[in-house]
Amino acid sequence: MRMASPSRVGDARWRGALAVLEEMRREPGVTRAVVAQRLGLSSGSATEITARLRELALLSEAPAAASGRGRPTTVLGPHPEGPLVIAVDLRQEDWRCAVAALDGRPEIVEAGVHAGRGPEQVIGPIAQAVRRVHTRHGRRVRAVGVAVAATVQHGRVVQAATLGWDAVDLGALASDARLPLLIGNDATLAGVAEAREGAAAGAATALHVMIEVGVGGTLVVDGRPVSGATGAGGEFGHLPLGEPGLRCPCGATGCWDLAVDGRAIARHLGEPPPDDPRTYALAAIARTSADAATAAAVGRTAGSFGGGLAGLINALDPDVVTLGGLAQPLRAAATPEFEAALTGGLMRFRRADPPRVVAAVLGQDGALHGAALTALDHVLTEAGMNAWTAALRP
Amino acid sequence: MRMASPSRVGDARWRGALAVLEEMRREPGVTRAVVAQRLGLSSGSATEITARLRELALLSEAPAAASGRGRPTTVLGPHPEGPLVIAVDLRQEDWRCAVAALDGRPEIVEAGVHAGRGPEQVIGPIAQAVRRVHTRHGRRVRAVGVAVAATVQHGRVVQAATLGWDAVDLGALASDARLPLLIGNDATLAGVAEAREGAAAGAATALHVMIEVGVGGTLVVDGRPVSGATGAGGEFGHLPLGEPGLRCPCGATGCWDLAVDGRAIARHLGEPPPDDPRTYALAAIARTSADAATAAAVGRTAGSFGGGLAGLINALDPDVVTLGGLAQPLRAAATPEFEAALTGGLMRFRRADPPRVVAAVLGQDGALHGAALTALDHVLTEAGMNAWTAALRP
DNA sequence: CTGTATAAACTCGTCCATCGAGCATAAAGG
DNA sequence: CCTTTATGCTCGATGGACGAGTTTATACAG
Repeated sequence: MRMASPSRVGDARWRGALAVLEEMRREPGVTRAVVAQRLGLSSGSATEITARLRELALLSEAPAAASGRGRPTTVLGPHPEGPLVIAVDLRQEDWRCAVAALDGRPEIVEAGVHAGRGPEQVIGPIAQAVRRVHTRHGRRVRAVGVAVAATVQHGRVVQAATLGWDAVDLGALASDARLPLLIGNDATLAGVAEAREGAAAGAATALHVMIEVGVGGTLVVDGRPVSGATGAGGEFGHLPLGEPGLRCPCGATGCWDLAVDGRAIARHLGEPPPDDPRTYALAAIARTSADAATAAAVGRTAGSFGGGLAGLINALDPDVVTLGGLAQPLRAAATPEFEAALTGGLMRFRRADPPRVVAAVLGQDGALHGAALTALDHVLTEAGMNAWTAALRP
Repeated sequence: MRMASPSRVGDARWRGALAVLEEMRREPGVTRAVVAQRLGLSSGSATEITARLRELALLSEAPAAASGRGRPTTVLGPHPEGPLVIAVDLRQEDWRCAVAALDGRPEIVEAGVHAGRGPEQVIGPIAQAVRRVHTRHGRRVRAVGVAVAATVQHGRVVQAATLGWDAVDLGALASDARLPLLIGNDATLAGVAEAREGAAAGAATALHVMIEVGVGGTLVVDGRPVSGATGAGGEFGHLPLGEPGLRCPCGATGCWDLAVDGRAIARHLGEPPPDDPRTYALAAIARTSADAATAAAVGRTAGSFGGGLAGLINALDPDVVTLGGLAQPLRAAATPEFEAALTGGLMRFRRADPPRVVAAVLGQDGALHGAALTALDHVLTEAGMNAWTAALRP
């Protein structure tokens, strides 16, 4: 018998196997032959690794559709009895709970609406949903990933302005103490999902920027979010890129937040701050073609967005920028203003080859996907694999 | 015989050995026993690995000073015939060329002044210096790291405003085609050095901010700079955190650059832009105690710096911020204004536990250290080790 | 000065993921 | 039906790491 030891240099037991599983989840439906070729595995190693993974219920192989001569290969997929993760997306007005296998496609199994209620009344039902899913699948469930529209530090929610909550303990969502709970900001996790399997797939450095109420986002390098020391990185909305002196609810002044969302549009129109800036912004964007004053206000807001974004591009130098939430509608509603501000704000040497700025493609599901991905990251480690094999043979 | 193959999954030949070398260079003078304990190596593995590394001239062992009972261990150090890297620091007015062994301490061996000359006349002498060092040490030299006060994209200098140069090809510095050449921005490399062995040593996420003419810097995560897609990340000075509308030589407007260096101080004093903003700023800082108008101008500049820095902290969430170049003198000259702007610009939830903001400790040598570190990173890889063993046995 | 305690190095048999060469196999094409 | 081709499978070899047992170099106690 061998003791589990934390950071062995030489414990290469899972190296090849994890590489194969990573390939499988990065591209569900790859064939064994392609994976072996990409990883530089000999066919003997591929045979041994896949056999071991099948034995451990981590992988299933199905005959691949023949394409040309030669012995047909197999397509790799998650095992029907393999590990699962639970992904939860807790949004401003509702929540969703999904299950994902190792290929990382979350399948929504429960959902609910909670608009306006306090944390106790919201967390309870979600925890019950998680517990139901956990009970249904038993030990197959290995981790819970949670995306929440809130600021997260050290894995805890420290403030949730859009939800109207203060610091909240989401520990109850782990269903029982043994399930790892991975909590992340929704914009961060959506950025991770876009960078890995969305509009920025393949980019080594992707910047995701999302407007809802204020601006969130994240820089994603090699599939991992640059989340800083406490995990609260990506609060681009609280760079003072907005109107100097304007007081932000966050406590600072001049925040970019105030210059790019519905509050900015209302201010430019001389109206009071809207209760729901998101809905207000959508309504304003919808009537730009009919109303010149609104079009001007939206244009000015889009300009603030483009100018700040150019600064972020100067500072962070991404390959691709993905726009989530209202960012894409805002750009689309005032393309000339946005583009002028963006190009004008870029350093000259960047203008020849600026990064692509594209709409996010995962839409409302980005954060949920990201939660599943993060939970899977936790499972697909040496420690996670050891835990899984231990769970298989009790 | 074995072919070098690019990305073998299973080629774990160098895993343990590289881990030991990393420990040695992170903390020159560690003992073998401590390294083995940290890496979780059995004493047998430690014996085998160190023997192999000594045999390959990668490591030397010397008896450690005895401390208490028990068989004395050995201290690990670079081998006297082991691999070397050349580090070059090309600054605004002069350059330095250093040699470093695997412990990463650059020793300056040549230097020169070039103020005001064109690239051809500057690169030639540096290339000759590199060639002399290369000739002296022969195959022991494995790579050249270059820190340059310029914007670097894809390993090439694309603009060097402070040097008064346009895009320049530094390829000649590699001495001969077989030496890998690693070119980096000086502020970025200084940040790497501060994060690994300077004021931010030990921090997982460190932000380095350096004022000279404008602002440069880098975010360093786990010892690696977040340099973006093209390597030009860290241009924080071209976030529009400055005065809106003010035109920057970079082509954009409102750049932070213009609000924090000597140009800002001059502007606040109603003077024309100085030819040498660095010297101007130093002079102004020196006379703040005597001249109230200058003190006010410096204070306003320090406030712009503190406010922008707070935004960067909000967005990037570092553990530690290191201040390089004029940043520390500026802060010291107007601490109340700086601190007020910094604290006022932080999001409220960050104020309870803000990151430490400390002076860089490597001073003028930061970039040179960073260049050596980067070159060593290139050597201390599987490929670098294979090349070294190939060079040993011709 | 000698014996004991202690910590670390060394020895050696074992393990195991991977390699690589050769063989077996399942299609497509003639 | 036989050949071609790409792939999977088998099996001995390799080599880094492990771990238990042994040796060695020092400090300390008497």
